[in-house]
This record gives sequence, C-alpha cells and structure tokens, in this order.
Amino acid sequence: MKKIFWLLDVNYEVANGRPELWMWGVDETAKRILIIDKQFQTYFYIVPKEQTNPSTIIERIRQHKHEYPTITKMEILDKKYFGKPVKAIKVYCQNPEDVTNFAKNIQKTNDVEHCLETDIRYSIRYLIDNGVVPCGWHEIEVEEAKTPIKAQINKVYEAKSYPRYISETKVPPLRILGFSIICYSEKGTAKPDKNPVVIISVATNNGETRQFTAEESDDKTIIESFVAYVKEFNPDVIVGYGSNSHDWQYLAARAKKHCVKFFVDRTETEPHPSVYGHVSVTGRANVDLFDYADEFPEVKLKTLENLADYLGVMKIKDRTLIEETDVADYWQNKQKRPLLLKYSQENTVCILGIAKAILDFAIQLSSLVGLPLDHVGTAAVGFRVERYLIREAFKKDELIPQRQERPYIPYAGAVVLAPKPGMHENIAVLDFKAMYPSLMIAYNISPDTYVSPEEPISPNNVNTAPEVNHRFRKEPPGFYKEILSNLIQTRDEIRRQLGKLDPKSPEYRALDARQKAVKVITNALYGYAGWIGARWYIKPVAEAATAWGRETIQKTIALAQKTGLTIIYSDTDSVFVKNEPEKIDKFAKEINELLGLEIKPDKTYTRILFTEAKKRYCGLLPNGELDMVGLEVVRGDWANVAKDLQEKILEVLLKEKSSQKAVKLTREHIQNMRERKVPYKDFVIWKTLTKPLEEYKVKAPHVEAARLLEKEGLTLSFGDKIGYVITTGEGKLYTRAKPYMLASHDDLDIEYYITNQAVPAASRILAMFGVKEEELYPPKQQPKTSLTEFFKKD
DNA sequence: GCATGAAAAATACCC
DNA sequence: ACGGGTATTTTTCATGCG
Repeated sequence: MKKIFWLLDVNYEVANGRPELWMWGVDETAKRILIIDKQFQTYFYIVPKEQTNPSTIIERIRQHKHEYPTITKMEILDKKYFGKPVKAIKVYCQNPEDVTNFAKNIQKTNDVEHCLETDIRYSIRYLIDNGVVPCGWHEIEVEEAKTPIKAQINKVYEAKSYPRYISETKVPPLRILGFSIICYSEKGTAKPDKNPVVIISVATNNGETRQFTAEESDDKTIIESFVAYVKEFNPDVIVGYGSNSHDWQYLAARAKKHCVKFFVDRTETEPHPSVYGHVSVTGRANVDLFDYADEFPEVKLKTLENLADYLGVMKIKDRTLIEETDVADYWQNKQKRPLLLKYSQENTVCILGIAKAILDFAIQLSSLVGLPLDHVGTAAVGFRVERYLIREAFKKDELIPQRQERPYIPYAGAVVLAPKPGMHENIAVLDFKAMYPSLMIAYNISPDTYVSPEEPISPNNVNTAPEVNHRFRKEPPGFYKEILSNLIQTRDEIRRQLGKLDPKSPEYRALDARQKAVKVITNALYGYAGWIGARWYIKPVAEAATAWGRETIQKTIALAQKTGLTIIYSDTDSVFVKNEPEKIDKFAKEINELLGLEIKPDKTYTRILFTEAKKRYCGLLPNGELDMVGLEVVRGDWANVAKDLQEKILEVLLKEKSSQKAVKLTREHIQNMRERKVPYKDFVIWKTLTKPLEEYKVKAPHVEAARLLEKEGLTLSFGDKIGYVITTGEGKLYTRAKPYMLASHDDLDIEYYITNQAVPAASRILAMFGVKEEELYPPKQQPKTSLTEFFKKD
C-alpha cells in the first residue's frame, strides 16, 4: 500500500547483523507511524590513480575476498571530484561498521588515489541517496510489519520501496511537550549522585500544565510520574532549555539511581548522547531551545528569562525569578516554596512560548539542509552548510571530500575606512546586496572551478582575482555558483509567495521561516569556504572572494567621490555618504552597470556621530530611534553604570545637540553612584569563559571570580558567563573581582566604576565635543576622599 | 627594585 | 568548530634607570 508521511526522526538499528533504517513520521491523517526499511546497503568509493584501470583494483579485492567478507558488490561509475571527471569504484558493504577498516586497508595500495565517502554514516547515506528530507513529506510503498515492534505509535510498516520526496511546506499538527526541572542542593551546583530533583514542570501545546514535586517523597516518584506523563501525552517534539547539556543527563542519572526505567522515547530505550552533543530520544525530536539562542545576538546574557523577554513570551518584570544559589532556601522554607513552584512553572511556560517562536524556523532549517530536527540546532553553522552541500553534491555526481585536519593560515579580509570623526547631518548608507555570494556567482568562485598556479590555461577562460591572482574557470558554472544562484532564486520566489498570503496564517509563518533559513545558509557559505574544517576548503576560494570584495568597495568609493558624494565611512560592503538623492541615484545605477552588482540605499540617518574609531558609531534614525553600533552601550561586557550613562549622553547629543546637558548628566550619575543610589545589579560585569579555567595564561578578573565560584561548589564550563563586581581593597584588579552573588553593594569599589567604566564610556563620546575627562567629575568634591587620602599617606 | 611603555591576552563587537 | 578587521581593557613582559 501507499503511504504519505512527514519525517520526524530517524534511527539506525542492527537486526540479525543487518542494518535497518527506522523512519518515525506523521501521516496525512495525523497518525504516528514507523516505517522500517531493510533494503538499503551502504557503500564507499575508491578513486584509482589516473593511469590505473579500475578493473585491476576490483579484481584484486575479489582475490582477497577473505579480507573483505561483507563487500557484496562493486561497480565502476563516472563521477566528479572537485569538478574533474573521474572513474570511481562504488563498493557496497553489507555491514556499515566495516566501511572504515576496509577503506583504510584498500587505501594502502599505491594504485589507489583516494577512498572517499567512508565517513558518511548509514542513516545519513540513506537520507541523501533517497532524497529523504527530515521535516519533509514523502510517499512510499509499504506493508504492515509482520513482526511486532514495541513502539508507542499507531502503526508500524515495512518499506517496500524507497521514499519519494514531495515538495510541500505545510507542517502536520505536532504534539509539543515543554519541560524544566529544579534540582535541590544545599550548597553549590546540584550533583545527580547526591542531590534530588524536586520539581519537574511540564506544559503542552494543548494548553495543559502540570507539576511533579517531591514534597512528600523522594524524586523516584516524580521521575516515574514524568515518564508516565510523557508516555500518556506521547509528544512528537520535546523542548527544554539547556536540556541537552543538563536536564536529560540529570534525570537519567537520578532514574538510574532509583532503578526507574527512564523511557521517554517511543521504543523503550533511554535518552542517549548523539552527534554534535545532542541527546537523542528515539521516535521524537528532542529540541534544546538554548541552541537557538545564538540566533538572537541582541540578547547578551542568554538566560531563559532574557530570551523569553526578548521574544515577548513573558516580560521579565512579570516574572518570579529565583537565583540558583537561592533555590535551596526557597525549597526548605514552606512560606517561600510556592514561589519556587511558580518560578519553575513559569520556566516551562517560557520554554513552550519560545518553542512556538522558534520551531517554525528550526523545522525549515532542518528540511532545507537535511539534518534531522533534533540535530540541526546543535550542529554548528559550518555543519549545517556542509550537510546542505553534501546533499547537493550527491545530486550533481560530485564526490564528497573526506574531512581532514589542516593548519590554520590567515588571509586578508575586508576594507574598513577610518570615519570622518564628529557629527554629520543627513547621511545615507548604501550597501551591496549579499556582496560575497554575488561575487562568488559573478566570478564563478568555487572549489571545483579553481585553477592551480601550475595548470596552464588561457587567461580568456578564467577570472583572475585582484591582488592574490587566484584563477577560476569561467565555465561551466561551479558548485558554489549553482548553489548560491538556486538559493537566491528560491528566496525570491518564496518572498513573492509571501506577498499573497495572510501574515497570520500558518502557511505564511512556515514560508517566512523557510526564506529565513535560505538566507542564513546563503550568507554562511562564504564563511564556510574559509573554514579550515570544511570538507570543500580551498583557501584561494575564500581569499579570492575577499580580494574581489576589496576591489569592489574601492571602485565604489572612487566612483562615489567622482560623482561628488562625500564619503563619511565605509566598512566591507557599505558606504556612508551625504544624502544627496539625485547623485546617489545616478551613482547606484553606474555601479550596477560597471560592476554587475547591486548597491542600494539601505537607511538614512538624520544625524550620525563618529569618533575616531572604526566600527563604532551612533546614528539618529528618521523615526527618532538611536542606532547604536559597536559602542560600549551595545556590549555585554560593560556594567550598566557605563552603558546606561552612555546611552543617555548619546540621546541628548543626537537629539538635543547639548553637550552641556550631557556633562551635567554625567556628573549627576557619578554623584548618584557615590551616594549609593544606583542599584547593585547595575555594577555587574559579565564576561564569558572561553576555555577551561586551567588554560588561562593570565589572571583576568572574570577568571578569578570564576575560581571563587568553583570554591563555592559551583560547576562551571566553558561558554558560561561570569557576572562579577569589583570590590574595594589593595592590589591588582583581579584580586578584587568577586562573583556578584558573593558580594554586596557595600563592598563595591565605586571609584573604580567611575574612573574605569562610567567616565571612559562617557568620555569616548564627549571627547568629540571638546569635553575633557576632568570636567566629567562632579565639581565640588572633585579630588574627594580617595585621592586626597592617597596624597596624605604619601 | 621599580617606573614606564610596549606587547600579549582576552573579549566582544562589525559586516 | 563558518570568515577577517577592529577597539578596548588588563595583565605581563622588557627595558632603562640608578
């Protein structure tokens, strides 16, 4: 019989020594189904040396059959490798586990150039070769499974054909379960070997919320209740926040301790760690929303409450918030415990709300690049791009290069002009639309069109990059050119369709998410090309893109000047000019004709302020908003006492042009700090741990603060943000840095915050108006206690 | 031994 | 574990002085 289904999850099983591919899906009538395919055999390729006849290699392998018992078939195929036609031997292997060893062995012979695609895992191979798309619809011939499978599903089938992809963007109704946990520890980070889970809060997209609490018993019961609840609701998608790195391991460890079977999947197996640091829950998509927090760079401190606030799910001011260090107190104190319960419930409500905001995008990204929904979030951008490329390569008969380690060698990037410092009125910003993708298309920059220096070729047949002189064949269209043209065209088409839809409809949401996914991949390809971890890495490809980029912007600057436009600033693909619409119009047209690239006015500033620094400015937009770029105010590693002040100063300067008022504000602010009228939290500085503590070569304040936290029993890992304050005392700054929860307002070295935070942030701006640093301090007690006392001692 | 300035380390931004 | 270019702060190193 024929079955149409939407693919939710895949897993690979071995039954009686034979591989099977399990596809978990939802059919058209919203039935949950499992389709098992036993037909597929994996393989790898041998590329013989140029002068070698492939048959001799096949013959030799046949003669040594005992060494390769599970090779079932070999065939010679015409393939391409970096665009060059090659004969390749496709070697089918009964047992996927044998591929690596067989290939390693075969590789040793000196008539073999490469063994390729040996590192493409079975389930990926299946998806790629059959054009099967996670979060996509397919049609397949099936029959009901003869042997019963214990699975929490409506029906199990055995595949009788391979699935055939159906192009359709709609998403079936999915059951979504959100969860969060609270662990109890009197001191320090809770450890699953000794500290229990005290609350598990769940919420579903049916609008149901539930809590399991260990108020009367230990956590055995609540874990059992949670498992039972998951089973009963039978979600397709489970969402959490930090669940991959924490919650699943914690719950699994607690369950194990209590001998509870932690079956939250669809086949009675436990959640297990998988590729890209993701936790796999068989038959469902386990999605950790924290993995999507990077999509929102405006949110500096990626806590659940901050992300929920930013996405409009639940405003911080309406939230019950409890610090990790206070959890024990709230749990023990019967009066305060309801607040902890409320906090936990709100966490899960936020998780579900964020899921609603993010899942459309995650689903579209998954189906676009071909990584399963539970993998696509945890996979780094490079791997998302790469999976897309791998699928495209298969369609084009291009062999996939093996992953390999390479040394890092830097190359030159973009041009940044020094800005004209000061305030400018009425400025237009023009920028190139998708500059690097456009250049890669225009000059056919691609791994398979690259011509190495020693290769002879007529200059007429290649595009030669300026400065670096890398050459690329003009014809045929390269791998990257075709991919980028396709992506750009696809996005244009989607956007046309969007125009015809109601923005509130599910179709619109899905398509809008799709065009965003397409954009993300388009813009990431240049970065991928320059990544040494990339399978298709060829340094000249990335180097040529930036070289043509530099040439493009330099020509643009020259023409702008020739047109009589005054250039204020330029960075990579943009020019900031005096807003003279007629000249700009003429200039843009000329650029488009001259370079074949599209440059367009992006925005205008009523007024803009530059200091002498590049990449830092503040513009006043026509709608009255401030566009603050690069300055302290948009950085996550400055205390609010500096950022808030700087923002106020910018506001006064750009809207009222009053430096006097700005100076006054600064003095008042300093006064308030000294009089302890500024809240403690505004003094906290957040910095990321970018490596394990032991690896730091210098004693930095945030690292020393982190060490103090570890002493308190907290477990820290790289990527964590450390919030610290600077306290009074002697010696180097790092000796006075304390985690903010271990200090109080009275400990603060207010003068440090004035001299090293508020004043520099203010002065950076006000120096442009001739204001000296000394003028920023409140006049009367200017040298005040600290300094006078200092001199007395001397 | 110590003041001083340059260099290195570290982070987070821009496009 | 996608790129290079840039600003900034704090620590650490090197140097010259006495």
